[in-house]
Formats: sequence, C-alpha cells, structure tokens
Amino acid sequence: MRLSRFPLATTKETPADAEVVSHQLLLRAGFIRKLGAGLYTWMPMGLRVLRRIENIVREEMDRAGAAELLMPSIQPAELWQQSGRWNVMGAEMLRIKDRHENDYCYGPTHEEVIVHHAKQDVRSYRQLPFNWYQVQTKFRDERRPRFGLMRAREFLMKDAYSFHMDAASLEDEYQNMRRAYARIFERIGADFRIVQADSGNIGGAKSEEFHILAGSGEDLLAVSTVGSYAANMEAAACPPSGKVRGPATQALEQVSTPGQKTCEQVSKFLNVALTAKVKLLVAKGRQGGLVAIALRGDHELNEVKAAKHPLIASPFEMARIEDVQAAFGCEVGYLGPVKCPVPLIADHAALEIADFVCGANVNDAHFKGANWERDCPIPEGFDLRRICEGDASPDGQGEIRFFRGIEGGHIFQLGRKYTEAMDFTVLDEQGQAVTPEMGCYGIGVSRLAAAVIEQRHDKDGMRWPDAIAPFRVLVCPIGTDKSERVKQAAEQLYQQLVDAGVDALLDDRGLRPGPMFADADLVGIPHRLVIGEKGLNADQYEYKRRGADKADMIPARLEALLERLRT
RNA sequence: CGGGGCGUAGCUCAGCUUGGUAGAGCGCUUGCUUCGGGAGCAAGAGGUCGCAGGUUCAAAUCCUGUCGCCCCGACCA
Repeated sequence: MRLSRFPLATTKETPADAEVVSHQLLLRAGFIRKLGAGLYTWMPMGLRVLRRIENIVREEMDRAGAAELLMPSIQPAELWQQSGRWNVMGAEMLRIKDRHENDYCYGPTHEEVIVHHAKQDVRSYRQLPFNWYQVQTKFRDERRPRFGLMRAREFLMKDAYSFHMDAASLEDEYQNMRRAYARIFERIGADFRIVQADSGNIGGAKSEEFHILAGSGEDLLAVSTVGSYAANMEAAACPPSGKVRGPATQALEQVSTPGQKTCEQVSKFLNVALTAKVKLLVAKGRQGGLVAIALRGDHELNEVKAAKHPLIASPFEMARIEDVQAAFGCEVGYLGPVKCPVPLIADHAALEIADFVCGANVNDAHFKGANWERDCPIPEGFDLRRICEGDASPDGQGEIRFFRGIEGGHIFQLGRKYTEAMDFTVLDEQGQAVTPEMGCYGIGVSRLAAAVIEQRHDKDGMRWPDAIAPFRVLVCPIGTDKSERVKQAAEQLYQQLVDAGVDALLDDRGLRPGPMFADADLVGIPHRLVIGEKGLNADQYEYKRRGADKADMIPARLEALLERLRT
C-alpha cells in the first residue's frame, strides 16, 4: 500500500475527551473516529488491526473445532420473552419497533437466537456436542460509555455457544475454549491472566475471565503471591479464616461517642483497632423490609456477594437512610448488632472477633466489650466482604495482591438455564428427551485492540506486535523531491517486499523526515526502513525496529531485510 | 439513573465576569527558502458561537428551555 493513497489523518495534539492512552493514541493516529457516545468508526488504518485480531480469533476458534455462523444483530422480542430476559435486561438493551409496531432489540448477546436455531436443526444426541460462534457487532446501551473502545456501546465481539449431553462434555469444551483463548491472547501479544469470575446476570455456574493487565483496567484482580489463585475482585472468596473466636473477657459497656459516626472516627476516639470493631450496613430485603449486614470495621461489603444472599434484594440496594433511622431509632452512625431490630446476617470475619466495639443503636453511643452469643445471638455467617490486599489467599497459599485488568474474554458454563427456558431438547440413545448443557464464550475483539495499546506503547505512540500490526514494514524514503535515486530505490524495495508477500507500506507522501518519522512512531508499524542518499552511497538501508533504541544499517538487499524480519 | 462540568474554525482552546468589530495555536491552500526527528517567511481559505425561545437599540456574552458530549458512582466483552 502506498501511503499517498491511503487515508491517514494524524494529529499532534491529544483530543481533550480522551482519558486513557489507548483512546488518545487511537484518535491521534487516526485509527478511529467518534460518531457519538460510545460509537466509533474504524478508519482504514485501524480496521486493519481489528481485522488481524479478528482473524487470529477466527483461526483459533476454527482450530478448536468451533463452526462460524452469523446471526442478525436485530432480534425479535419473542425470543427474549421466551427466555424470560425481555423484562430482566433493563435499559442496557436497546429496544426498537419496526413499522408493524413489533418489538425487537439490537442484540446485546445471542444466547436466545442460538438456542432458537439449535432447536430447529438439532434433534439427536448424535449431533452433540457442537460449538457455534460468530464475530459480530453488539450493542449495549451502557450507563456510561467511556475510555473509547474500552467501553463502547457498539463493539465487535466474538461469541461462541456450545451444547452438550452432559456436564462432563461441557467441562471438556470449556477447557478446550480456555486453551484456545490462551493461544489467542498469546498471539496478539497480550500479557494476560485468567481469573475466576462472577457470572453476573448471564447466569450459570463456572466462569473465568481473561484479563489483560494494565493500570488503566477497570477491574481489580485479586491474585495470590504464589500465583496459585486469581479472581476478579467481585468473585474473590473470603472464607472463614479458621481462627477460633476468643472468649469474652470484657463486660459490655456503653460509652459516649458524641459525633463519632464512622468506624475510623470511633476507632480513633476510643483508641481501639479498626479490626476490633463490628459495623452494620443495612440493605433492602428481597421480600421488602430491611436486612442488617455485620462486617468487621476495616472490611467493605461486596455487593455482588450480598445480592446472592436469599434475604437480600437482587440487584443489591442499600436501604434508604430514613427507613434505617425509623427501624433502629438512631442515626446510621451508631448501628450495632446488639438488639438489632431487623434480620441480621454477618460476614465470617465479623464473627471471629471477641470483645468488639460496635454502635449501641442509640445516638452518640457505642458499646465496648461486645461479644457474640453473650450480648446478641450469633447470626449466620456468610462470605459477604470484599477481599483485601494482604489477606491470606482463599486457597491457603500465599497472600493476596491486587492488579488492574481489562476484561478481554469471558468463558461460562451456563448449564441448562437457556436450553430449559427455551425448551430445547434432544433425544438420547434411549429415545428420551434430554435438555442439553450449554456453555458460552465471549471475546471483546474491538476492546482487545485498545487493551493491547494500553500494554504496548511509549511516549511516541503505539508499538504493535507483528501479528496484529496494521502493516508489517514501513518504507521511508528521505528527500524524494531531490533524489530520483532514493525515490526509485524505495519504489523498488517496496515492490520487492510486496512480491515477497510482506505486508509493506510505502510512505510516498514526500513529507520532510520529521513528520514522516513522527507518524511512523505514532502508528507503530513494527519494522521501519529508511532509504536516503547517505545509505545508498554505502549500498545500505537503515533498519529500525519500533521501540528499539537506535537504528542500524543493513545491506541494501531484500534477503538481508527478510532476515531481519525473521528475528 | 444520581452528582459535577463543557458545547466558539477540521483539531486544541481564549473571548463571556462588566452585552457593542469573531480571536490565537495547530492543521489546510499558494509562493519562496529549507530538508535525517512534527521548519521559516509571506499571502490566503475557513465559524448561522449546539439548538429554540426571551430580555435589549444591540446577545458568543444575560435569562429560560432543550439537545449533545465529557468526568465521578452501581454493570460488562
């Protein structure tokens, strides 16, 4: 490709509304252009990267035995009503009507459609297992689109769905996909981590996420120091520590704590450790009413875990302050488990302390020396808190450290949730109708492009790995208006590269060296060849790998160059 | 959705407080000079100041409404 015929609009200045590096560089390098909130056009240079990633995903999916199909982006409401999700999905699903006033949605995901088609074509156990996938545009009307491609409303996703006669077969395919995903992430040059995940409202049992590690990542990952455990923050388990609660040694004593409402204030005021305090949060109950949650003073509630508790409303919602005050008869700063007027549940860690400090359920007062059992009934213990850095790893090996990650892929074992809801059965060997097990596997293809930039960039621009670079080699002739020799040498080299099957780009725009190199660095093509009078006099090209400290001269022959590309 | 902010040239922004002639830098066009890391000089093109009302002799500026976008919190590839 000749750059003079290829649209490339780069800017020196960083657009004001771009926060993260990938968004800034994608805009500056002219890879994408914004059309609206969370809506982006892929310009030709950017699209080449997207397609490369897409093709790697496709190759690995095919290699793993999945079959590609393509479903419509617009889906009839009936399917979603069958699965029960039409009313569950909420505003993130874009609903539209056609001219007959029939309801449709712009597909945020395709479980319903795939099950529908599986029902049409699959009737026998002999046809299972199978895995169908597509690479397709999704629309999710995010509350807050941000960070450019990272959280766009319309984005490119690879979604795969597998069907099985039993859980063992599903497990096999799940592991198969897990391996395929690992290969994909390796091939695109990403430093990634597989973590245990919460399956969210997609439902199902087992699920893991593939995270690209980056400081700008929106997810917090809890990883053990020995690497034996890794989980998304919201899924990271906090089991009982195994410590036995000590005996009560202090008498229950009400102390005056005027104006001391937060745990930090109380702990300072009474000079006790934050870890020796029990705090109470109040949530809305699943059947209405309120539910109190006891946590250790230094811990935070994990709302995802809380929403799974049978007493607590799902999705999780804090109780209204007025309701709490009405129920407890005091301000929210003085709540405690002793004589708690609403149903009480507790995090494991809160139950492991004795002689603790807690609110007295009276304004401006706390208890010291409070103890479970003696002073209030022991509530049932659950895992309700967010894991902390420094906690023992849930698998008992090492300590927890936090990392930030960008969720690039997610694999689920859905079980029979959708096949059952949509009444998909096949006949087994005995002629009995069986509801298949289902798995689903997603990769945010467009997000991966941004995530790779987050990991691979420097002050000058992007640094693409060969596998997904928009072009592999950039030929930069210097002073073509002056030197016909340089111009012809560059043309000839470019032609040789193309003939040799190398994906080369010739910068024939006739720019001065400064802007030409600046663009080269910004766009991040991995290999750069500079052709100038000086080099030609010595029968040499200048070769530089993007990101290398300096360039070096190589013989002006194609073989020498191809040799360089191989290393 | 709740809270905060911003809409002025293709891009980044000033001007608005205290109403009166539409501004800068980058980019773009032309010419000359320059030419191995975002050149210099000169001449140009380019804006219904988001939109709609209102106040006023006069509105980018003040008021009301509206739309769009960005940022901070609950979700997800």
